[in-house]
Amino acid sequence: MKIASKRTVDEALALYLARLTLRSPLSADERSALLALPARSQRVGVERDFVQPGDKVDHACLVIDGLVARFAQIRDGSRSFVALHIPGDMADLHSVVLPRVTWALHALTPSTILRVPHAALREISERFPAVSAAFWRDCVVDANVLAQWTVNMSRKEALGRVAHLLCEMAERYSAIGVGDRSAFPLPITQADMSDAVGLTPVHLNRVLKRLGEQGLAAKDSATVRILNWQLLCAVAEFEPDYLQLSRDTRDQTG
Amino acid sequence: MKIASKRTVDEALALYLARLTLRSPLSADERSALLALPARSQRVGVERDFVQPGDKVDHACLVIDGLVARFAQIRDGSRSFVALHIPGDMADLHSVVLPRVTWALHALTPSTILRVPHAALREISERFPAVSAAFWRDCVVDANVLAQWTVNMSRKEALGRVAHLLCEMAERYSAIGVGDRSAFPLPITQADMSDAVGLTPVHLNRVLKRLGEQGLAAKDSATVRILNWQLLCAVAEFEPDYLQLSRDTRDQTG
DNA sequence: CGCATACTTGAAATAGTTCAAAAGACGTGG
DNA sequence: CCACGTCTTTTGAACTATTTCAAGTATGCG
Repeated sequence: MKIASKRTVDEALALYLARLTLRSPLSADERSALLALPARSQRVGVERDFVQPGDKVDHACLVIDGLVARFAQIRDGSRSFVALHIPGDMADLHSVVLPRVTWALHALTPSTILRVPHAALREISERFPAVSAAFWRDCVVDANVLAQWTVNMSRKEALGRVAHLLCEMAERYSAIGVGDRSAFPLPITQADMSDAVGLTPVHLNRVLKRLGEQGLAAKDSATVRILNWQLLCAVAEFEPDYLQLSRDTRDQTG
Repeated sequence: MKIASKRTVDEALALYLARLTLRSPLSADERSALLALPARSQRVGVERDFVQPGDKVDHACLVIDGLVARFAQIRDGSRSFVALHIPGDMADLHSVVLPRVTWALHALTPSTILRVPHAALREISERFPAVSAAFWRDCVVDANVLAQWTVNMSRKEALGRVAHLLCEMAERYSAIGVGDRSAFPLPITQADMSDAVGLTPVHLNRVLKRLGEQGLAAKDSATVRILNWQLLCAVAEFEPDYLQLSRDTRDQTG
């Protein structure tokens, strides 16, 4: 594990603070306490599981760079992704209140993560109830996404499922200022992507082809281009409210 | 809305306190503050949606009696359940930090719920960080269940999915002292149950028949009898850790 | 007893899987 | 900068799980 320069850590924490304040108003004190969190950054090689099911972890992983999947494994060896994490996401904030984890974290590309000790996160949440609420709220949004994935898996056919994932990632990348609704990075192989939508790689390939043919979206190895946002959303039945990214849907407090 | 007798409310809050302390140790002060929460109980008729998507709610719903589903609706009218709530579950504790909800709460049987004002829940979490952490932790366990459902939907065939739901409900009912691993109540129609496993009612019917024929489990209108727990768990690939119900899996704090 | 709701069964249709193999991309070392 | 091996994407064809449609039987309630 390499100790990151102070500057890198500062930038990463600022990124995370931006994420939190998008959904939760925080005072100057609270903000500076968050920026003062102890943390060390770590590079993770591609295809590496850096948290394993059954581990008892003592830190949370903030994704700074790259693409990370949270997944569970089935007996037959097949995997099911339950979340995709992009820079700015605290991939396992849950572990602060439930340190024994039941899933794995896996780097889909070479990634940089910032390890933030649970002790510090617990200390800051006890000191500042608003920070505690902000953490809790972000976990709830993560669960919203999960609920949406469950809906997609259970009641949508392949085309809609894939379209929905593209819409979701477009919005999430857009919210961190990377790409927009016409193009965004998604450095993921079709094999990995198939684990995120619950399809076989073969079928996902055919579905992606169909999305292209119908003028909806096109994906190459690292990028998604959206050809018709309106239509793609319609096919996906995408309703972005659940992501809690836009100002108009955010009224949390009574 | 009928005002419940003080006694009913007290019992309901005691039920909820038992649930919370199963996962989170709380001091005497914290416990008595929880028992003193203001609340009013309400009867909900069968098939009634008592929270609608888009609602901005100002209270959380504790299920006291009955069976409640949280679900999202697809354009074509089909529904997808994202949670099943039994007595003792705070069905929408999430709404405390995200009052604008994106799903519905639906009574599958005539149910009794206890409405607990957000204001009181926020006040108690600010006063007692441990209570805040307990709420947060319970939301995370709810998300664990959701993640498991996503895995079931995406990578398990029908028999395993249904078997898994039966295992999960057996454990959860057992944890509140209702039924055990050989029999427990599940007053749900096959049509409703099919929305919980992402199958058509017709196919669910055939799968249930097969579970009976293979000597795994049998369901009638109100009850599930488990014929072979070991085998059912094997078919389901059921690993109960994610439910955080048994003492040995609970080590939350660093 | 009769009506409505829930469950059961059958047969045809289809979305998605599986297996197998070919074609394309990509980095590495010569 | 080309050749080679590896990994990823693409395509085909047979197969299977699940859906759909449609009709029948049980069940429970007033």
